[in-house]
Amino acid sequence: MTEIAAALGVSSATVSNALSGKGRVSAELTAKIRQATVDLGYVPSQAARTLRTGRTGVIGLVLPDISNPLFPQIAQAIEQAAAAAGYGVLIADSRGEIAQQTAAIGRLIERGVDGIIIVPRRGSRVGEIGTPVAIIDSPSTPGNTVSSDHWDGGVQMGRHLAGLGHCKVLLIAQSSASNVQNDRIGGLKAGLGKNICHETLLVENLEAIKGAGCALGLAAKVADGFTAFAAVYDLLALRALTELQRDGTEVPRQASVSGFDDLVWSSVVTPPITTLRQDLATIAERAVEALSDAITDSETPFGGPAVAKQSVEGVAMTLVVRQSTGQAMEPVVVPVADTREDSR
Amino acid sequence: MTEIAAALGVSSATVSNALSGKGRVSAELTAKIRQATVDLGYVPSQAARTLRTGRTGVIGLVLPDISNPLFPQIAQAIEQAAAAAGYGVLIADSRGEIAQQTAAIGRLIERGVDGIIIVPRRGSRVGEIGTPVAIIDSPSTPGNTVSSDHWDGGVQMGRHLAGLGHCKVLLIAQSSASNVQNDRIGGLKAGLGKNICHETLLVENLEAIKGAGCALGLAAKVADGFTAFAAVYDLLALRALTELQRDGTEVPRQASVSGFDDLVWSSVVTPPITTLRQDLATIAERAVEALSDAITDSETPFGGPAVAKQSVEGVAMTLVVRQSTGQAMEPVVVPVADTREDSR
DNA sequence: TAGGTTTGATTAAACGATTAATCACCTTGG
DNA sequence: CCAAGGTGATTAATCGTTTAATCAAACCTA
Repeated sequence: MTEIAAALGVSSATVSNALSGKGRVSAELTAKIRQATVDLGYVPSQAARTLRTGRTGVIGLVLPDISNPLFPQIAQAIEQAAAAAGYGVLIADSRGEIAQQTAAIGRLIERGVDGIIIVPRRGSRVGEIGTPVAIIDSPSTPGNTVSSDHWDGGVQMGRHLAGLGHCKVLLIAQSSASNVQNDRIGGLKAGLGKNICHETLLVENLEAIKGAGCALGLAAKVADGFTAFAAVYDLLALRALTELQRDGTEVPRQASVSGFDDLVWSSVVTPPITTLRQDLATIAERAVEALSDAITDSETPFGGPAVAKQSVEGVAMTLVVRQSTGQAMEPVVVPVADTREDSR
Repeated sequence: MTEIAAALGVSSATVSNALSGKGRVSAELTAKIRQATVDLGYVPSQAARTLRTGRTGVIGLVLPDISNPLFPQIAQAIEQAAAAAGYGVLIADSRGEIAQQTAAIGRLIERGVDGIIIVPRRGSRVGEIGTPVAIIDSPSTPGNTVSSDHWDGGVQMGRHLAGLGHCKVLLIAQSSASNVQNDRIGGLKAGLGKNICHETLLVENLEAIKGAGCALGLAAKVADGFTAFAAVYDLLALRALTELQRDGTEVPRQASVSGFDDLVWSSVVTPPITTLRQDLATIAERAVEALSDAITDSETPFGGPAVAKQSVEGVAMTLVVRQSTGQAMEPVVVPVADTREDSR
């Protein structure tokens, strides 16, 4: 910057003013400075700016449950939104452990991030950390900043399955400690309505007994009359789909399978999985915006390290209908003396 | 730091020296300073340090092909290795497009990263960018810093399948422009040996004709005598597995399926997929180490913006045998007049 | 004891931007 | 013709750390 100033015979303060548009600089001089900027290939020193202003222009992204296959999409969306808002994104992984999560946050703070976006590990709460924070979890989580409307997503899927004529539906979840999963399950039940019989399978419980990666025993459920299997996320849907197929159940003719999140593979398996897609771009935008506001607030005297304010409503999810769900099989007609029940 | 100096009645330079261990400071004073450090909750200002030293302690991570489901694992591994080496990790996404890749790298440089780790999009080359760079691709890529020994992985899988008695194997790849995929295919062929019949299916070509997500037509291949399907990464393996199962082929009794990378879902589908796991922790460690060296070198006069030096050999992959591969089916014996061909 | 070396600490100048305070000059109204 | 106000630019301090240069005192050696 000093170089530019010297080259044009002005002071460095003028250059700074011209580029930031803050002080009073004539239009022509501003233009000349702009030109010199590109001619000399000027790149502002973030470090100096940070030292002076106290802001790094970097936000941290904490994803405790990094094995979450949704990670790429979230990271991508956040990075885009942050870049658009002029922020860089520093990642922090905590390998799932709560203690490491704290350590990861500590590393971010030492690096001087202006704020942090956290996608909490299921069931964990985020304590006060002295830095602006935005949380992406579920609308029912206290302190949640923004998230998908998981409940409504469940409702959509419930209605979809109901509309296909399914009367006995198995809801498959992993853990009862997850707000997101609970929301989805709740929505599913609401969407199915009270005339449809449903049952919930908690894989967590099953695995506690039969070991991780055990069979879900879905063939038995099919024999028991279940015609639809609504999983709470695509990984479980995939598990259900492959188990059903291996055991000779035709999907979707004999059983429908659905998931949540529209992960990469959901569209390439056979049959492709009907699922709900999150609008992560919007979520990321809102999270970054809310965090940005919180950062600004926290700088006003007595604003304090604010937590980003909550969005009132969740971001809508969109139903993606593929071939893993279909019309419910005609229930096996128990031969009763009723001739009006024709073949079909 | 000034505060600490004032509190102890020494100069700030002494504090700096004591903490960095560089100058000459008496042991007792150093101890007192250390104590004051924790008492006052001193956190060094990265910004000031950066301004003075020109190093940010942050490296950039560029993953152009972010849809790559291996992303979480790579990001996690790099973050861990970087944190251990005292670096932070700034991510940059480029939505696949080459132009955006350049833009993303530009953003990183503006933020002042000390170096960049790139996992290149298949088939793309990384140009000179004036900053130390480490590349993770495949041993056969020029300029590659470190990567798995994909070829050897292929060999391992090839031998595994050969050992199970498979005589007609379909190799499934996505693109012929990927060095990684080519290495794996080459290794597979070598591992199978020349007595085993194999054929390569390029999904890219198939989709150019039949559209993305089309059926691979594996049932026909099974009818044609193929008993094993070796995909070049797990997503393709999953696609193959589900297609086979949907069409009523029993895996692994009638056909074996294998993949690469051991992605999250590979172990939970039914049957779980036999695959090769990359040692990403080691790769990340070496990449960070090499990059760190390159950063140091680039600071010596005339060291220039060095590219991290290459590791001589790739990092070994480990074969994870699960239930998707099994003994080859006895080929249907064509009834010829040869009685010595006994039943078995 | 003078001269040289070692030890422990200080001084002061950077690094590159931002910004409040100041200044010189010009315009304009009374 | 002078005071008031506006405009365009400069001055200089500041952010917190590192580090080369310097310095004073103590220690050693001949």
